[in-house]
Amino acid sequence: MSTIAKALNLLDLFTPARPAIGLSDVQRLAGRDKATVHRHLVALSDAGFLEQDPATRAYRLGHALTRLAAMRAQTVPAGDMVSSLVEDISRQAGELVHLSQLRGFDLVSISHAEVHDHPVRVTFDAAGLPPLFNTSSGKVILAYSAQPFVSAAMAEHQVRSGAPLQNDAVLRDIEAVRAQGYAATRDALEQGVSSVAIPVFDAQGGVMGACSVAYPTARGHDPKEIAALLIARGPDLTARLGGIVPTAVADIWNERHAVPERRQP
Amino acid sequence: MSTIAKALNLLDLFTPARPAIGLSDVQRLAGRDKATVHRHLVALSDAGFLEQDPATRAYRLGHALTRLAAMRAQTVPAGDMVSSLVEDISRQAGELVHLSQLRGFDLVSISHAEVHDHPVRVTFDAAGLPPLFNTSSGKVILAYSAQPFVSAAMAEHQVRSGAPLQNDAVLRDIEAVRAQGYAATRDALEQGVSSVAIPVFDAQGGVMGACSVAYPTARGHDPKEIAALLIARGPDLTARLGGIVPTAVADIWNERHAVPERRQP
DNA sequence: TCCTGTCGGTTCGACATATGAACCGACGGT
DNA sequence: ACCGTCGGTTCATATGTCGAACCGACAGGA
Repeated sequence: MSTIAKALNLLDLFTPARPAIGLSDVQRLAGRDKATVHRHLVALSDAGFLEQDPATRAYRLGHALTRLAAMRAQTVPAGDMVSSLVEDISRQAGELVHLSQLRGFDLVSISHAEVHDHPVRVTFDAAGLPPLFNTSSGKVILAYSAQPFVSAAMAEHQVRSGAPLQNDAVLRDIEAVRAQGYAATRDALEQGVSSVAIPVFDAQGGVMGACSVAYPTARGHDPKEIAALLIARGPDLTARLGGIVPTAVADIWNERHAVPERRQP
Repeated sequence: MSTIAKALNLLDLFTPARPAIGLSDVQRLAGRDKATVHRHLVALSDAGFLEQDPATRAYRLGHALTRLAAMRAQTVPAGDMVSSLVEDISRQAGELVHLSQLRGFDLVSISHAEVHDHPVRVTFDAAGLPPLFNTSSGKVILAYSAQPFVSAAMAEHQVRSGAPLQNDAVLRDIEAVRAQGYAATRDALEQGVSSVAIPVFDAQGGVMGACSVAYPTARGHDPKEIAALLIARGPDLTARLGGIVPTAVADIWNERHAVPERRQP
């Protein structure tokens, strides 16, 4: 392992729960010699990747990260930031995966991945804007949106489609979605097509978009398994777009879909 | 220079104008041996600080930066991110410096630095919310805000203060501010107090707040010199808060306040 | 088709650089 | 005064880095 890797791995010790770490703690957590760790910390600090809290002398993430991340956000297309993850999910699920962002009352596509090894599959139409209702992506976005936005979206939908919505049913529906951390539909927008979606969050912890798996209902997937697949990648998806998963959602994702721990005998 | 510093310095080669760089270009720009540069690039890529464009094989900033910057934004108070810069400016100017953020129609304080070596100076009152009008911070924020916001802010101000605004004068004023890249007031909000302010921008390039220097008018500072001080730190201030200076503003700052280049004889 | 230049990437001996046990003074608790 | 721990430093050692040379692939140009 190169010196560079050793130093950069130190940055991974910093988590939301442990945002500042002293020299001795870093040494323990990294399992390396204190002198080495110290030199690495100094080098990282000199480059602006870490800084020392003037009061406690503890190290925390530095301002260079902010600058470089802003540059990346500016220059790298959003699709490229998540395409590898979207492709991973698609490969695991063996179905169409689609990540879209909320823009006004519409969903615009950021990235998608198709599969080629099934004769029957759902195909992706990049031109069409999927609606906010009757899709798993839309439901999951509404579920994590503020109430006024939901009302406005319902009004807008009625104006556009002419068809009235069962307001109560919709509200109960998204309430259930919020409680389970993902949304699933079966033959909703199109006969014979099912889908499962999880939310993606922005830097303020607000819902920004959704990542969905769509598959022919006839394939007989268990929506829970598809959801587990998505949820396993959920934190990473949000992180790569510069967002933060709200702790409430993170808790639901962990407790409901984690690999069960072995109980004490 | 440590290996770590050498590797991390490679990241500074990436700029908005040059977002992706091939191995040979990195080698030339860094002035190092190709093998060394290559190992460093690989190490940085392994840690997620760089990634390779699958098509061109060129390196660009990686997803780990996004993740770590989001963590820093979440855990480090906004004030800490800029306090050292604000203190630098205060030391250079020898006056009160104040960085505030727009929240609705109010300015809330993020960070400030006072000086202690003048018997007469402007003091900072952390409790009071400075208004959007009749302050340099407010003017510079309005100057870079969208027109509907300016109208709404003017309406709100009239409701709050009861005093009518000279709408035309205000609009001409902020137009001038936009043209010169900073705002200056003299005996505006308080008799005997002058101030100069520059805007601070968010990740989308929209104005997010302002950084101002306030001083007793009697000190006889040249507002242009104070502005030059602020403008020199402007890009860094915005960068540390995760923002992007719009190119239009960056151009004004460069052309109007840069050290003049020597003409060809 | 061959020649040439450049691309990204690799090899290996020489050697510069990172390593870690031991140590330092400061601090806080007892 | 003692003890444990803190952040940080020293120096002989050996490990990982360095860089000239090299590789195959590719793109023009003649």
